Amino acid sequence: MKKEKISNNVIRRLPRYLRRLDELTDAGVSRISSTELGQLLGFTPSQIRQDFNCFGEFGQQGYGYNVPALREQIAGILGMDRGYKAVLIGVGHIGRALIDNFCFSEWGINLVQAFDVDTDLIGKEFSGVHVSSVEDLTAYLKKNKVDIVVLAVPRDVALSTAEMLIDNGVHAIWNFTNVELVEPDSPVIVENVHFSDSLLALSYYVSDAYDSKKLKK
Amino acid sequence: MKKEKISNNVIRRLPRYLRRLDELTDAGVSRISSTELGQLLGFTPSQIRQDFNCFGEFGQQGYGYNVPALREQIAGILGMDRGYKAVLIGVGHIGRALIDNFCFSEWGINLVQAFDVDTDLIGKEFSGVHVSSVEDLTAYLKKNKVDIVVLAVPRDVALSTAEMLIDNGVHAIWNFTNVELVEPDSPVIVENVHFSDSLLALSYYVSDAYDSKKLKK
DNA sequence: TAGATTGTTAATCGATTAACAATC
DNA sequence: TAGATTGTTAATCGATTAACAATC
Repeated sequence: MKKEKISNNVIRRLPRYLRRLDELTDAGVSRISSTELGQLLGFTPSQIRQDFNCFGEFGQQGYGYNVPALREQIAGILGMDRGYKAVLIGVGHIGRALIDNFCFSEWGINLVQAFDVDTDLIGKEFSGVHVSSVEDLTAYLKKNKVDIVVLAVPRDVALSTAEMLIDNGVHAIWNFTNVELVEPDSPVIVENVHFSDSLLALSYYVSDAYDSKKLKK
Repeated sequence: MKKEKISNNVIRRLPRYLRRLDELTDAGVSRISSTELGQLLGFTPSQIRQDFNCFGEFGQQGYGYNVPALREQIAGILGMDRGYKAVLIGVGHIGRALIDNFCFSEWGINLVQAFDVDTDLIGKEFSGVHVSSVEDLTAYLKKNKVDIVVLAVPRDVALSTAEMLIDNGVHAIWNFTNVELVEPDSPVIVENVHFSDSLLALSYYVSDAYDSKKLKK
């Protein structure tokens, strides 16, 4: 695997490749060219070949790419085969949605435990995931290696919870709180799922379409 | 407001400006320079001035930017003052999380109704949002102008539901299904909240940090 | 071998950063 | 007026696209 700095744009495209390749595998397609894959994704063939070449030579001249093999390469690049352990903090609606409806294992992640403050939830189990008290979290983090913390707590405790986590050695947070958790230059890896940012971008594109008369009324 | 094509990168930064400006307003800060705002966001002052200049002249030489005024300008660009109406389809965990915990009105969006197939849910009301039967959806869309449909149905009905929506004149979808709803060149505006893409990007960054010894073990 | 398609270098395009004149 | 900071043009940097030799 080559090792120059991979651009953020490339990284964000990798999961999209992966999903398409999964679909193609399911559909029984075993071989694809950069041109065909590009048509499916709306990318140019050049871009696809450049993207893959960041990591190695996955294709074969005159043939194209082997779909399952390429899929495994990308899964490996994304770390899906590393068995990362995740814990969830905050078993509200979003937390429950993630536990019950989001298949962590499909993406190579092992959701091993959940934590909440609500005594009605503590001790319960959802989809095989046990809920413990957040009071036990510090001790848990000392004993167990956790690669990713999924943060789904209410807004008003988001920052204090994040600080506590970082103080206890957490270095990667999947953030659903809609709150900025760290300073721009923090070494902690925070992946934000900011619903509001997404909705506002959509609102802009809708406005733009109305204004340019692409949409009526 | 100027009207060349605004780049996607700029649009994605606007909600981040907005959130910071809200924080600054709450903190009673009424004036800020591009340098100071840049430090808060991790952007260069040049980038900030360039971004704003896509839309007009919001600052004042020698002074900087008026925080509340700038905030209103950006809110306007994002369409927050247009009173867009949204309906939600799928009142599962994610749907409930959105209804109960996500404040649509804070972002200028009016969530007027929800739809589901579950007869236990139909007729109920959550946080002031009434749940109707999806069977009534087509009729509803005919009678009422809906700007945005929030799609939070299970994966296996995602595509068929989207097709039905588009057939009934829906032109903007906020997509929580983790499924690709339209072809690359579709005129329908789809804003994806793909949890898996986000998690896989995080997984990559974690892997990269481990490999480059920025994180141990 | 001929055809196809990659891997990779070169060209282009766009986005970010720097610089500075305008001006509050 | 002097100092500060914008708005905007110019320079740089990086990402995308095009081209083509390598090769299966």
